[in-house]
Amino acid sequence: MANILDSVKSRIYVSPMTSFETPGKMLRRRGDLREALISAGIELLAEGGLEALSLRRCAARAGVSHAAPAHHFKGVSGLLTAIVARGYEKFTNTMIEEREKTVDEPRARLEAICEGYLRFARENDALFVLMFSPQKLDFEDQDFIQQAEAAYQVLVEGCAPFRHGSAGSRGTEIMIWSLVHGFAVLSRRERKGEADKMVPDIRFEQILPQLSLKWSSKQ
Amino acid sequence: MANILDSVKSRIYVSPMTSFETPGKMLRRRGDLREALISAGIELLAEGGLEALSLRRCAARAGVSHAAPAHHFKGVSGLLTAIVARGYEKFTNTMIEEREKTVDEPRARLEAICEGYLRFARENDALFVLMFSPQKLDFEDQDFIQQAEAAYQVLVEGCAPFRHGSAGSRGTEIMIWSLVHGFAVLSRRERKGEADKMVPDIRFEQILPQLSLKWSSKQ
DNA sequence: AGCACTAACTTGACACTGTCTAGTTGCTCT
DNA sequence: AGAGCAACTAGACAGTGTCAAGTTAGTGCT
Repeated sequence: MANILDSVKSRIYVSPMTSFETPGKMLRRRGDLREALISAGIELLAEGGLEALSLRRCAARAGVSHAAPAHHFKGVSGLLTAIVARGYEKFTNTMIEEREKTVDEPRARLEAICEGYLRFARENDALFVLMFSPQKLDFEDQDFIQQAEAAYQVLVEGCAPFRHGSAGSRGTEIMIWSLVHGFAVLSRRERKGEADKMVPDIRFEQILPQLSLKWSSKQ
Repeated sequence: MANILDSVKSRIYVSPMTSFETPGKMLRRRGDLREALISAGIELLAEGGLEALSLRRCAARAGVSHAAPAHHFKGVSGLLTAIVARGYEKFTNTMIEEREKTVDEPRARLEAICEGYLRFARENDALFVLMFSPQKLDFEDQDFIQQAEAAYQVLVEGCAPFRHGSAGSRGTEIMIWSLVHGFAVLSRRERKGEADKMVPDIRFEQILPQLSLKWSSKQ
């Protein structure tokens, strides 16, 4: 663990003012550093997990001083929120990608979306955790709200052909989302050795409540 | 927010060496400070959320210096793990308490356990988040493992009369746990204004997959 | 009783975090 | 060409967890 973090912080900051590569263009174009900081954050997250992510480290990796991010984000929460928004974008794409790979049949599509959900959680562990972290995020951020809503919408569409109990398709959405999210969290916990073999080798399809999903006559 | 944290840290540390109250007994008995630190942590958590919880603040509230906790816990993670273990104990009790309030019928008992799960999450917000936080906890800790396992066992027992699909009661456990945990997380998110009215006023009973829960002939 | 031993605790230092302020640099517009 | 301004640097601050060294009080041994 220490090794990972050491290697993460090993890239030291060199002032761009003394840079030999681009002696003419000293300052970045607007929006450039913003993107660089987000990318740096996602990299750090993937390499060293949540512990490796900090404002100062993002700045160092992007090649700027520790106070530079303040000109592009409202504090750490601003940066983290931007990273998370980017995460939701990728999240949405993963679910859609998985859905498009399958046949055009409601049940198969919904299962594929869930598979996308779980694959994203598996492949982007730290990012996934951060995306559902209740702390340090700016939940008022418009970009965040939009991207999170878009991700949810994929699942909503996948649930639309189904109805569940008296709550209709609204209930189906919530049930499926709860189920798949809970399953993702629990699988993650076991995968990381944070819990003992609670989820053995059970696939999500076996967990889906098969009988309770009924075709809705409407739409 | 700042007000809350200010009031939290307002209780300043006074050296017990200069204490007037107990001039004779200067040092605590073994195990005494340990308990005091855990209690302080739970208090801080309840008062100011996760942000208010820190090793130094626990120490200050317990009336000792910032380095004192090191003699009772392996770093912050040790303290947090102890707090979380205490949380799981309370969690288990809440579920059992709710279960015992209802009639002796499998379906009602399982619903009651779930209600206990959700009530605990509602009433102990920050603690609940910490309990399922993937960071900063010592997952090797024996007490933690034991308490977490005990909590899970309550749900397992509640699911025992049921079987789900081909996975048997094992599948039921995982399904119910995923469902109720996911629902707790999503409800929390909405409650805290971290998401837009995704979970309207749907009760968990409406989410439970009613038809897929079948009586198992065995046991 | 006296004396060493040790666990519990304090004090101070360190590296790291995010944030704030003041100063500098370089692009742009007129 | 010069003013204005956004982007960035440098330094300081309070807060965090952790470590090393010193002190204090209770325990066991002779």
